[in-house]
Amino acid sequence: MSVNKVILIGNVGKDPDVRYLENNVCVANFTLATTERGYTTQSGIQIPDKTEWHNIVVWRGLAEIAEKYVRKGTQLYIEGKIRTRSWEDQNKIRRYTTEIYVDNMELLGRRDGQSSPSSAPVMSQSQNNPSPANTSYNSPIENSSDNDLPF
Amino acid sequence: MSVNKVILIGNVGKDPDVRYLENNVCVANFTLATTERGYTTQSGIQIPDKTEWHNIVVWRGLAEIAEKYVRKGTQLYIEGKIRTRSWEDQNKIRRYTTEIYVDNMELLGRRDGQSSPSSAPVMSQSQNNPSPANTSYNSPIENSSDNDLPF
Amino acid sequence: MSVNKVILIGNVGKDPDVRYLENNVCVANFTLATTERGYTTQSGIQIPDKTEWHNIVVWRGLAEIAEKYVRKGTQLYIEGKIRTRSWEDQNKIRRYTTEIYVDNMELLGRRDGQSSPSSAPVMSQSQNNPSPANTSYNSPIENSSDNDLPF
Amino acid sequence: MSVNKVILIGNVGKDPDVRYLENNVCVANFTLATTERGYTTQSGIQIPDKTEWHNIVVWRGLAEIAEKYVRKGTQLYIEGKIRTRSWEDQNKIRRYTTEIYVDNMELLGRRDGQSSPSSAPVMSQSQNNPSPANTSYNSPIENSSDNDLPF
DNA sequence: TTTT
DNA sequence: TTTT
Repeated sequence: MSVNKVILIGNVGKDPDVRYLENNVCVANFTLATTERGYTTQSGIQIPDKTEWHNIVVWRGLAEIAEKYVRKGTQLYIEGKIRTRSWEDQNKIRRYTTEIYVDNMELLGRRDGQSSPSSAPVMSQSQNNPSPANTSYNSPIENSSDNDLPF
Repeated sequence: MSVNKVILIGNVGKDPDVRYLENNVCVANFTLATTERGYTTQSGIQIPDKTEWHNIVVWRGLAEIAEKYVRKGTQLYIEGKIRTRSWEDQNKIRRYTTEIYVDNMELLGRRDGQSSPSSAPVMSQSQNNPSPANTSYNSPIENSSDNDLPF
Repeated sequence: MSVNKVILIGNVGKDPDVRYLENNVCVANFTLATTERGYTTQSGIQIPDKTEWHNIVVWRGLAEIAEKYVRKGTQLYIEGKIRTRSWEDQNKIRRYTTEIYVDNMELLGRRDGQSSPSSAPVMSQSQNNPSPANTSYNSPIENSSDNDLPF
Repeated sequence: MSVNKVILIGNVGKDPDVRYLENNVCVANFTLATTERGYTTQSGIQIPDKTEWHNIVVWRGLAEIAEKYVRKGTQLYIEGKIRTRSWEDQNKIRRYTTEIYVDNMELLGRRDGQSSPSSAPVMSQSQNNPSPANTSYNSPIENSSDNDLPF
């Protein structure tokens, strides 16, 4: 009985930060910029462009695609949901971070003659199964202590 | 060359906080809850419902509709954009708040026999003109010092 | 590398037409009305309301929810994709029908004191797995000859 | 109390067909292809790619941008609404055509070194004012007899 | 054919 | 803080 949907098209701000959790699940984090075009009001006031930076979180198969093909500057379509998580800073003050959890992602503007996905086909993937699709459990080293994981 | 779009359906958490700025422009703030249904994983783990609270900001004509018809509990459709603004807390630490600026809003589930909009028709409105549609400039008292206004 | 997404909120025009295929997969068809509010132009011309009728197609679990809870008049949120299929009419002329294939559906405006879902909880479901989730194969009678099925 | 929203990302099928109506309002028509990636079912059946062709209709300022920058093959983001209009064919049979009326459009994948918009900045425009924004009335020749125009 |  |  509710809907929480975000649709973004923008450019990636930095190469994704990719991690593999102990259960071998892949997570990628990066920022995405969307820019609202400025304009001039009727009274002649110049409103400048305004860039919004979004914190993007990608899981599993889509994170592996991000690892392979997403780089600083890549133009992306992203569909996901808003999630705000809270944490305590060093002053014991509760702080909040809003992130976009990606359900679907598309690399845009890819043409032949460009870097990667044209040769290695980038399957667009959806991320809508709540139960883990990835079932290989190893990867012992990275003792992940993330406590904001959905399971 | 970019898109920043949010679509929400949820329930309003409290009666809107409505203000009229010095130029008589109306702004309404309230929270909206979207709840992701819990489920049970294949391995039998219970994932509970998860409620997300969104900070909603509505301007002008839509804010006046919010003032009239939106109450704690109202089910709403909201279309808007994500905006994160920063401010300094009392410890001079930069903090961030993410809000949804509404472009379009629809009251849902209204039927006859219910409170308001059936008698007074609620026109759904869009909010897409960057220049002020509201031209009456008075309302001298409220010396608004908001500095996160778009003009 | 492409997106085909439809988001509708409207009212159902007639009780769903529900069928179970030979493999026991459920399909529901119904129409949904969205109404664009009329207005008056600056030059004083009255533009009337305009109702658009959408042909909705729902599969599997969501179709079973439609069978249980969707009726003429129900207010629905629908997320899906546009699909146009062609067929030959009696004059051997190729004709086209555009339908919305539903991926996600939410019943809106449900409150206590109303008909059904409050007592029998309506789980909102997504429909994003391409391979059949429904595995019971019986239902021998209805010799479905649909050739526009996705498998 | 209703929503009719379409979001498409795809490639243009042919150069736009652009017309200027008698009141100098510009209209552009073209087709846009979205392709759903094929897959292999668990039982080993190959489901091929499936391309959907959408009939796109663009008005006014956005139509002029389409005239300047949209060509066969251009990758576009489109936001709009579904509209089905009916007409009578030569056999006096009522036929239906479903079109997407564009509210917002973005040219994707534009990079330096490519044709046009990088040098001449393409302002993305919205098309949400119901009353005509274009007020120059001339263009006497094209005696348009379209009767599906919104005014 | 729905709804407000 | 909402709702089912």
